[in-house]
Amino acid sequence: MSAHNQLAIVASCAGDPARANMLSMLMDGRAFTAGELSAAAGVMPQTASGHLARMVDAGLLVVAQQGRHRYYRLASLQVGQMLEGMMVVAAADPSARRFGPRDQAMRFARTCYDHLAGQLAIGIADRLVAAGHLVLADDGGEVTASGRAFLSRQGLDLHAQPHRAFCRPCLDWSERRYHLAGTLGTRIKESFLAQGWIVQKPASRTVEVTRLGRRKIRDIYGVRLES
Amino acid sequence: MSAHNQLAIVASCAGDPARANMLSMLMDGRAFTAGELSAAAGVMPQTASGHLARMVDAGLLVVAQQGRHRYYRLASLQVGQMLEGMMVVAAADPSARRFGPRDQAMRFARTCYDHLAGQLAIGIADRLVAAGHLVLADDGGEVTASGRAFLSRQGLDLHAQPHRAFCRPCLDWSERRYHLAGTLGTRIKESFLAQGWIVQKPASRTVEVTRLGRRKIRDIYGVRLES
DNA sequence: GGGATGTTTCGGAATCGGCCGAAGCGTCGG
DNA sequence: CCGACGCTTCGGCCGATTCCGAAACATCCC
Repeated sequence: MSAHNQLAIVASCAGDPARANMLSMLMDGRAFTAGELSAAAGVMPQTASGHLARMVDAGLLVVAQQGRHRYYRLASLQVGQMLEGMMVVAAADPSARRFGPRDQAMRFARTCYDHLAGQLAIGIADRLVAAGHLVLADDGGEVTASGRAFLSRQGLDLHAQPHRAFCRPCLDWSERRYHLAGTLGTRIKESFLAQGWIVQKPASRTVEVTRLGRRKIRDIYGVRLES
Repeated sequence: MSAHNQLAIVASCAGDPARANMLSMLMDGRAFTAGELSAAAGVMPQTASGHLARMVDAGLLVVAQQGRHRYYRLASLQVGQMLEGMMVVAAADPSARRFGPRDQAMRFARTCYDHLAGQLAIGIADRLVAAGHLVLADDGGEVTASGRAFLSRQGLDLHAQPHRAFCRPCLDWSERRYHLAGTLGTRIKESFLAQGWIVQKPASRTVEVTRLGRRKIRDIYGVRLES
């Protein structure tokens, strides 16, 4: 009944392979149907249903009914951040440094709750830091004056949201380096999507960079994307 | 074998009540012996031993032998941040807003890996902000000129550490508000400890404010501590 | 050396939790 | 109205995990 007990309840939700797979898929912030999540977890629908109910009960997920579909998504930004933190620790284990081909596309570019991650996001963060537009330390980040000027020239809305870090470093689990999160990270992702530089794959967190995106990201951010 | 699977392994470590209790205790960054952790978890030593071995294996804990004692502590700052994120989510569940008397002392004052948390830490952060010594925005924190003068008068070392934010807001899971983290947060905790204003309870994250500490914190920081 | 203490390993019992088959409920389309 | 579809609930099986008693190992103190 104490707070510690509640910690165990929350943690055990992510502590099962089927649920971990579902949570991984939901980490991009989108909502998925029970059927999609059941396929991603590799279990029968009735098994997935039980898992999903449990996660809703623990406060990790919320559900919205739409016709005969039920859409599940992460309950809050905090849940996404919790999962990010867990991915960082999980990927740090040297005994698990094996990545299959399925992971390769995800290592290249993916969404991380509400911002971009993978080599694409790290490239952008690196260039912004190198250009003096950004400072990313281990537990905090900051946009410089030149950074504000540069980013607003790209048409990005630089207004902070209440109760939300504007510029936050997020340790990339696949690359073990920092990329950009927080409100600014969200704005960049939204801007890339809106301009057609990237497209989200229908049932995965993987992101595909379009031909236009490749050119623009190279010209504006100086990031050269291979493969 | 994929990264998702590793997530489940890490998460399941915290997903057992006994292990969750141990991790909660270890969250203040100190090292504890297997015996202390077994008592905190409420299980027999031989049971705790198995749990601890499993967490070391998963990369959450590291162990150091000292004589006939074995001291366990969190393996990295990232593990602490992961647990902090899990506590935020766990405490957010409205169905678990019940706090027993044991939690009351922890809500009042405790350590959060390397800085102070709870009502004490929030009171100090509030007063520093109100006095214009500190700006704690959602996009990070900053110490003002008057703040630097004030804090150095208190004998605090204001030199920044490389790769570490100097002043960072940290969401308090028990109060749902920001307190002070980063290098400055660490310095304040160290200073309070060194001056005998607070003492760490031997086997818990709870911090006790001494009579001297109560007076000093009231006189210098203007925080009136009840209870 | 001998006894006490702290910690780990082993083995067996009980329990917990995941999984799927079968069945029930609501929604959509014709 | 009927069948198809998506999802959930129920019941039983089974493997995994937790727990502790007993015993072994290491270290400290006398």
